[in-house]
Amino acid sequence: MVTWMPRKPSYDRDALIDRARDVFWRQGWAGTSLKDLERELKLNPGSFYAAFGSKDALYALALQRYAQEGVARLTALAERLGAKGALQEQPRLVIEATGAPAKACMLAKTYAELQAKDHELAGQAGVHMAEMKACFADLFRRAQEAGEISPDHDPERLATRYQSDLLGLRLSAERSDVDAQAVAADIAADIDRL
Amino acid sequence: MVTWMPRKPSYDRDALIDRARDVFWRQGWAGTSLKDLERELKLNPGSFYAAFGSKDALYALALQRYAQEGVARLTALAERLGAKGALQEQPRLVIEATGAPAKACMLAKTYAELQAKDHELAGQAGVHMAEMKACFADLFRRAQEAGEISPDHDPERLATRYQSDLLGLRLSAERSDVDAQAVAADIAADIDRL
DNA sequence: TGCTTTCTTGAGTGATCGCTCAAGTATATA
DNA sequence: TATATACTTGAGCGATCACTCAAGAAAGCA
Repeated sequence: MVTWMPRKPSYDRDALIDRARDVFWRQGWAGTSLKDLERELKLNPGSFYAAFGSKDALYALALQRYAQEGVARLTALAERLGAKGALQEQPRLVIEATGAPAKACMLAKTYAELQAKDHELAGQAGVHMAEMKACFADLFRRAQEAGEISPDHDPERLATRYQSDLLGLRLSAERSDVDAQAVAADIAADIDRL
Repeated sequence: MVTWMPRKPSYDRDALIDRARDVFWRQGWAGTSLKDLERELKLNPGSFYAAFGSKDALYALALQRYAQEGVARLTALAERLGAKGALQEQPRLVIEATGAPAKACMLAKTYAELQAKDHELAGQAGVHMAEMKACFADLFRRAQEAGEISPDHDPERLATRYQSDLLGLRLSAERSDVDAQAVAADIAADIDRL
């Protein structure tokens, strides 16, 4: 049997997913049209559907990548600063993020936009947020084990509150009338009181 | 000069704005079609446009009403419980809100959805959020004057952090894997430490 | 009752939506 | 070079978008 390998795609699929994530992150699901994606990815409709199948499938890939990178960044931060240090640095980092297309969390935006319609992408965003919450809980647990914070609090509860605070912070950071750095500092300071 | 008063609208415009607010609050701007509104308000396209002019104009009215009622509810709460009591009760109230179509704040959802497109409605939502923040700051100021909390903190900064926390709480309350009541209790407990 | 005015109805507007597919182009193997 | 295979192109699909408007129904005043 002869194998034919006649032609490769001219695009870098991985880079396209990154760019799609940025567009979706900024503009949301309904706010991003196929025209937008074709222009941003420099792909004609035929190539787009050959590569990704549908707008929703690409959105799911973008969500997945967003979540993966979030976990990876947090893990790397904890390796550098320790558990408590990472939890305190994370608020500052997420609102700086000069390269990011938005301050608000893409998972939260997706969930807020699509949950009312029981869209599958909202469910996926919810799963990714739960994974993130588990990461936070793990860091609080490790901070307790390291003696960096008091062992008196439930790490799951701390993680829930912490994630909620981060979501609020990142949404607030989109506003021009809010001093997000002050909020981030206050969130970090709260961890010193544990 | 003779005045003709030949016919009144068969609908209650005020009630329609309330219902429109609920639909927009739940489904967002792009997520709500004219078909949705016609069905929900029981209005044909002609009547709809005679009454409100455009989808965006009705959305603006809905936002305005949402914000007005939010301020009114908070003001009434402060009259009943005092400034500090209102700030502590508000988190619990917003996530209970059994009649509401969603837990998340409509202003925040609107802002998050439309800010990237520089849509005018995002600007209006931002103004309403700023008004709300000013309400919170006023309550913190009054709580300080009443000796209910320490005068050492800047009420503007307290309000900014508090509003950010509320936004996060209300977003978190949409999730099934989050104990929003615990988060609300923690936010209220934070005020006792001031 | 008849007239004037407004409200209601719903078919229909052009534009845009996500998406398809037949035709053309490019590339690695024989 | 010839051929088989995959990728690229872009016109165009039916559906839906926000919205319009001409025609008919309803209500107050004479």
